[in-house]
Amino acid sequence: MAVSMRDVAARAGVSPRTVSNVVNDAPYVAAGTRARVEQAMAELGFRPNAAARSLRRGRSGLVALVVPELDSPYFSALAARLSEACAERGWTLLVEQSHGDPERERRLLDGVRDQQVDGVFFSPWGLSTDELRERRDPTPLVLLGEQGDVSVADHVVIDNEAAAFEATAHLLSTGRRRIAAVGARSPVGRETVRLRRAGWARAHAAAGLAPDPSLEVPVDSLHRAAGAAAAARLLDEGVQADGLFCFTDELALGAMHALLARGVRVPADVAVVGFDDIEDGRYATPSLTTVSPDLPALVRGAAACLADRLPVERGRPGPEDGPAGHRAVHTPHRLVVRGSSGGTAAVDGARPERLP
Amino acid sequence: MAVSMRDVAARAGVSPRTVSNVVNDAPYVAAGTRARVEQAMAELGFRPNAAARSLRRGRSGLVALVVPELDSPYFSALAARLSEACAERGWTLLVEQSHGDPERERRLLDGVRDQQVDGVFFSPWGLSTDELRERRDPTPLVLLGEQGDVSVADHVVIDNEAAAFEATAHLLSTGRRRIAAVGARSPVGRETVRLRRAGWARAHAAAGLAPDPSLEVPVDSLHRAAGAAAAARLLDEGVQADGLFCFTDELALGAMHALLARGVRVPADVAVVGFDDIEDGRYATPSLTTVSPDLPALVRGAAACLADRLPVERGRPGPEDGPAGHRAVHTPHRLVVRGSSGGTAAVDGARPERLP
DNA sequence: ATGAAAGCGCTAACAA
DNA sequence: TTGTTAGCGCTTTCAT
Repeated sequence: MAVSMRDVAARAGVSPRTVSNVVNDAPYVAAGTRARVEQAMAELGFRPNAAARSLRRGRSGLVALVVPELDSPYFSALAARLSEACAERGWTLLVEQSHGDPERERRLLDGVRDQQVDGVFFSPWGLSTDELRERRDPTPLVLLGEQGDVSVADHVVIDNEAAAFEATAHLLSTGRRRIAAVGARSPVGRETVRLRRAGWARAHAAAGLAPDPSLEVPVDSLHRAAGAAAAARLLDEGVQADGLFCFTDELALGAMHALLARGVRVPADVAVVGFDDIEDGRYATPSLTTVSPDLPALVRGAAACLADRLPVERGRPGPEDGPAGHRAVHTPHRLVVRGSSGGTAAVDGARPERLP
Repeated sequence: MAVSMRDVAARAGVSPRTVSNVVNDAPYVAAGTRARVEQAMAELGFRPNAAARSLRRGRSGLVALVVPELDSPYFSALAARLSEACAERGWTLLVEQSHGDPERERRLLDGVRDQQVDGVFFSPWGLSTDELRERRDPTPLVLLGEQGDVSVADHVVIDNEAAAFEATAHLLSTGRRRIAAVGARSPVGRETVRLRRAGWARAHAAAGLAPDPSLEVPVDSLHRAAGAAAAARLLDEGVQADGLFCFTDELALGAMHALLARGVRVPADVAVVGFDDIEDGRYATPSLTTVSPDLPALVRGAAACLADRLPVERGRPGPEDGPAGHRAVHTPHRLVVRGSSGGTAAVDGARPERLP
């Protein structure tokens, strides 16, 4: 077995209690004692056993992130930022992929690593709000990106409906009149898709227009391949469209690729708008107009929510001390107009592309 | 406190020992007993405490992945696949970002979450082979992507030098004669960059050419922005180049964006080749020629290495039972020729783009 | 096939 | 300021 506190204590001629005090730098340790203990630790190569500590404290310092997928530029950007935020707070991040599968989401929702995890960030794609409500696991939960409902859990969201409205309104304002909603039907991302479709529809209504039902384009996934397939299908079926509002940037990039490959000019013939502001969109040619969620704010909000639910470090008011009701944090978004919808083709540098 | 095995035992009228047997489905439990215990567990909502189990077993089921960054298409694809591989083996994956910072890499190298982690997958960017060798932490380690040295640790690699040779030779074979090495100097990715530069140089030598030193293009990072800046600089400085071998796809996509924005035609004026085969490259216009590492094989190899170092599930020969020396697994790569170097512009579908 | 009991390494009440 | 001690919840040896 590895060196334990007892070994260190023996070597330094103190009790385990004192070693513990040194390790957790408690205020009242005599300088000389501390020095001796630290030397003993160094000599023996002591590493505190995290499992024992977790067991004793009832808290592991582990936090989980559940996302549909870890590849996919949006979720990987989210994971990267969240990982940093957790590191700053001394939490270790553990990652699980749900693939938007309701069954897998359900399983992860009540019990990632059983009680080994102090809190969970969850980005649902398969479960409805009602299904989320049925969760039994008492581990603090923060929902990411979903409109949600305050009765379910803390959540940090952008206003998907409003953002979709703006994106569509932008296309309408450039004179487009047949704007397809690419992703309006999808096997994954239920709530998100529902809200973005609603925004698309409302923008039409606000302009006194009623979009052709054939412009609600179904997709198999929210990835590039699905976007390419959708665009190809539109062309093959002869559906007239002068604008595409794609529910993710990945769909948009796939669609744009298919259009360009068939000789359709973007934005001259068809304008394209995406959603998420992933980095590829900035460097695509033409560069992609998109809805940019404020990811730093989202991550900050999420971490703050969780921090409030966690027991305080020293002087523990217990895990029951968080805000009484659930909290809803709304984060801003903005429409970034680039070349694919007729704007400038330059790279937009207003927000840092990667972590600072 | 949560329900413990003792509570379950009391309710089922058995001893904790029996509950443990049921939970770990040991062979010798009478059907009736098992049923009673399972009912008691269900009624009480029992969840085994992972911290206690880890402490007792001396094994947590936790495995760490250390990568430079989690956004970045290559590493997020790696993380996604590794996450699946771990899930299949019953391991939980925990992720840390090093940003290629040597200090941070060193710290993570000896001790992610102290003894709470059973093994570490490590993708070094800042540390040299020699520095890796100095590690003290006994936790099993698997290096990813580095050429490495068998004396350091198990590692799973592709032949970076050979791949770079092929990429460059491909450009030479299309008649290009001034091929810039974008990324030949970089503050991160030491070993990788060194090897890719060597392959680029050797391809020239093999063709009886000596590349102009001004074609070794330095970068600040391996991201798109750096690629765009590098390409812009080449144009500004009037360095003649008819081909770019970019050390990552991200660099290549950034460079291509900058070239196209300045009216330089790809591949007519300048051919571009990248490295990594990230998904964006397939959907770029023109689509990107690149070196495609066999990621599934790499991940499979890495997981297998670690599995061999871990104590066996039942009947524990202890952690000291792995292969005596360190293992080096070599994984294949192939050059995928697409539009950016004059090949076809179609999407290459030979390998699944995402997880199956 | 099951029970009794020890102990993994640490923290925190209680004492001194 | 430091020592003593109990115990977190589980697995496992020994006993039956």
